[in-house]
Amino acid sequence: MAGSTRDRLIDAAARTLAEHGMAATSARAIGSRAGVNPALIYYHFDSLVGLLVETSRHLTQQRALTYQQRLAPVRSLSELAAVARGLHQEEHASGNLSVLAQLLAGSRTHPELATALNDNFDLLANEVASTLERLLTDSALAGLLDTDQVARAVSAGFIGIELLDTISAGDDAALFDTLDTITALVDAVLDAGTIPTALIRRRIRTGGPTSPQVGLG
Amino acid sequence: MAGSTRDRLIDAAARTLAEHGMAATSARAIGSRAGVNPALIYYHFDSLVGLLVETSRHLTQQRALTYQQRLAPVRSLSELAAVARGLHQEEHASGNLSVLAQLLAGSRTHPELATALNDNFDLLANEVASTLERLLTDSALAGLLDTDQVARAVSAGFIGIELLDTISAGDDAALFDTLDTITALVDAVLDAGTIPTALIRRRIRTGGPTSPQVGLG
DNA sequence: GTCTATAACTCGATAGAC
DNA sequence: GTCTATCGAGTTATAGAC
Repeated sequence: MAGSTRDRLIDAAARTLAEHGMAATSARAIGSRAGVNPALIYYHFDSLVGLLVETSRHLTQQRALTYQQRLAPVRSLSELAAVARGLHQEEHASGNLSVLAQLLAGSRTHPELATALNDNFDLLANEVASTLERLLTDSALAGLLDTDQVARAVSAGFIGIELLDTISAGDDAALFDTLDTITALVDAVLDAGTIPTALIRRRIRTGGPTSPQVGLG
Repeated sequence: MAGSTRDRLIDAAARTLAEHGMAATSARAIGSRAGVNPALIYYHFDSLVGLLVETSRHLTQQRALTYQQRLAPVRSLSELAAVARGLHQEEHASGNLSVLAQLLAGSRTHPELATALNDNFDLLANEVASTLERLLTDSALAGLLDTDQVARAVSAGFIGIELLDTISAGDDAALFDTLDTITALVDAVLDAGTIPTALIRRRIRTGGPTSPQVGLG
């Protein structure tokens, strides 16, 4: 509750976005939740969208350091999956992930949000990408995977999961259990050193789906 | 342009959602785009949200058959990835994916949207899940992966990618190339029959990240 | 089924007092 | 830096003519 009016407005904006969504995040709703006159939004941030941009920036910078510290000690994909699961849980519980999802959706209506979100998102995704790059160096997968894109795909997954959680709440545990299984599998295969990388590279070069092949049976 | 007024409204709602987002999808905007009086929304659908619910239902049922037909001949994970990539491309280009993302975001503000979206989403996700189930039967991964959750994760990824595309448009090709690499890798490993499933099952039982182990180097 | 007109309300944003 | 008061435009939704 404490803090400057400016901080209270940012906090109220985030809470309103997370709980009631973009459409319900009006100047009046934010001011009411902050216990502050809505007109102060325009004094401190020029516009309502300006407040939302600052909200995104504030949350991102607040989290970037946490990401760095958590990812630094990671030494395997399984560990990375465990850390990612923990981070997701925090971002979900705190509402940060919902805020991001709502702002992303709103950026289609308010294009000035898009550029700000893009910078902020990269800040966090790059932490994941560099961690992946470090883990895969000297492994059989080195150079085979575009770590930036993997990080992007994982981040996209988190955002999508958050939105799906809106309509069918709760069973994210089963989903993350499955993701843990997958990463444990990849780890095990990497440890065993049995990846036929030459075969994979050949398939990738040919582009299309697998050549004449009998399937998985 | 043709079709009944009802159909024109549904089409106009979808287009407006995809291009301008939830916040800009007002009765006036939809009516204007449909070339129809906005009051007709309330005659045909009772409310604006009612129109959005019908829009979701219409798009989903229209696509369910396509999914079934495309997924039926799939015989490997690589093929599945290729089909998924094609379906994603269609849903993105047609705007269906953007519509889904916007409705999901809007369902936080309009809870009555959530239940409708939940049913519709399951319809498509179940197609993917049953395909996965079929592919993995008799493979080394049978029973190890929760195919419902994998389908859910992949669907979530698509939705997230769509939202990220709003703020940094365009480079989805690199992302899907990376996903193709991953599936090719999994296929190759499955074909080689070198998955140490016993090891994986043991790790999963213990729960935590990998036991004493030197990492990937 | 489709239209006009409008009620009742909320929106973002500003002017100006303090 | 914070407030009140308000403008002008937009919103959903309805009543009633045709």
